[in-house]
Amino acid sequence: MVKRTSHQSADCLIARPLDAIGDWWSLLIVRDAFDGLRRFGEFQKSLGVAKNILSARLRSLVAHGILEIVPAPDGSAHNEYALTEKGRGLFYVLVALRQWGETYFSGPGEPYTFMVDTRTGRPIRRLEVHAEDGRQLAPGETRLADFRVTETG
Amino acid sequence: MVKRTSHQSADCLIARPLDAIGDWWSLLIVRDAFDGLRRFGEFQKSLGVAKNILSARLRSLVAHGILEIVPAPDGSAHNEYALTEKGRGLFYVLVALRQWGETYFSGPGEPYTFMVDTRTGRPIRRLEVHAEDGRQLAPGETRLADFRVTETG
DNA sequence: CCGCAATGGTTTCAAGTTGAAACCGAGTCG
DNA sequence: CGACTCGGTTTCAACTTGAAACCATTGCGG
Repeated sequence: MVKRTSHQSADCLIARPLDAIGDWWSLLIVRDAFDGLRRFGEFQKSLGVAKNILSARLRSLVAHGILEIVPAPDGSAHNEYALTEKGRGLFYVLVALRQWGETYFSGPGEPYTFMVDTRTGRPIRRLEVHAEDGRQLAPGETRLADFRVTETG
Repeated sequence: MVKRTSHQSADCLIARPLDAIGDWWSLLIVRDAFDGLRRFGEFQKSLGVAKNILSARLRSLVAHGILEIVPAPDGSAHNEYALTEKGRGLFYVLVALRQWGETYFSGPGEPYTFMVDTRTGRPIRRLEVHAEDGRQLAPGETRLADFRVTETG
């Protein structure tokens, strides 16, 4: 985990989310949660991660409000881990990461998968960044502004 | 760094990008690179990270083709680190992360910043996931399909 | 030319983190 | 009862991290 960094750059709105997520394992857990996994054993089998690590990550994700513990739907003793609203907000991060992966990491002969619209089975569009007026923006066409931006519109 | 995981879940297109990025510091370096930082000292000052760590992360990012070393534009001896095309592809990941951060981590009284369109100074739109036909898709409306998806269109 | 500061790192080493494996307790099935 | 599964926790060696010290090169004033 990244240490408590009060000296972090002014842009905490990247650093703090990263800190809340925790580490790569955590993000893979979240991805699996989007895929419908809910139980300790399911995550462990899917990720192949050591049980102590999984345990710690789940606890951290719950502590950060990304997952929540819910009782098992079948009334049995174990409980399950479900995405909260906040956790579901990470969907766009995962989509972005996956599209980047599709572009740069899918070699030929690999078990290639991609995201599709459940309803039609057709691939989804690439993410785009749009201005308020709908123009598509390239990386260089945005900047950070602070709250008291002069409303020049 | 995440260890070499051949047992990783079938969906390597999340895990491999994460592995390539390296760790949180690396992503903060990339963010700073988008903000125009290019020199070792600039990154170090911005992030407050130990020099050995920064050095290792820069090397890793270069090795993964996310940054590249370019000679200093002023002809001096030091060289600079610039985003490659692949590195610029991480823009969407950062935007997604930042919008998530804006939603869940910006408390009142914080030095709040957000992304704006450079041309107009107006905030950018939120990311959306769209189907091929343009419909907006919520997290639950997508799934992963493998390459040999039956083209039912 | 010499000294000195700044830049861009590398080395060292203590402290913290990770993860494989062993262990444990509760429930469940036969 | 006895074995087995599930969902963890504990243990401990190995690895990683990061603060500080160190080092090499460049730039610059005198």
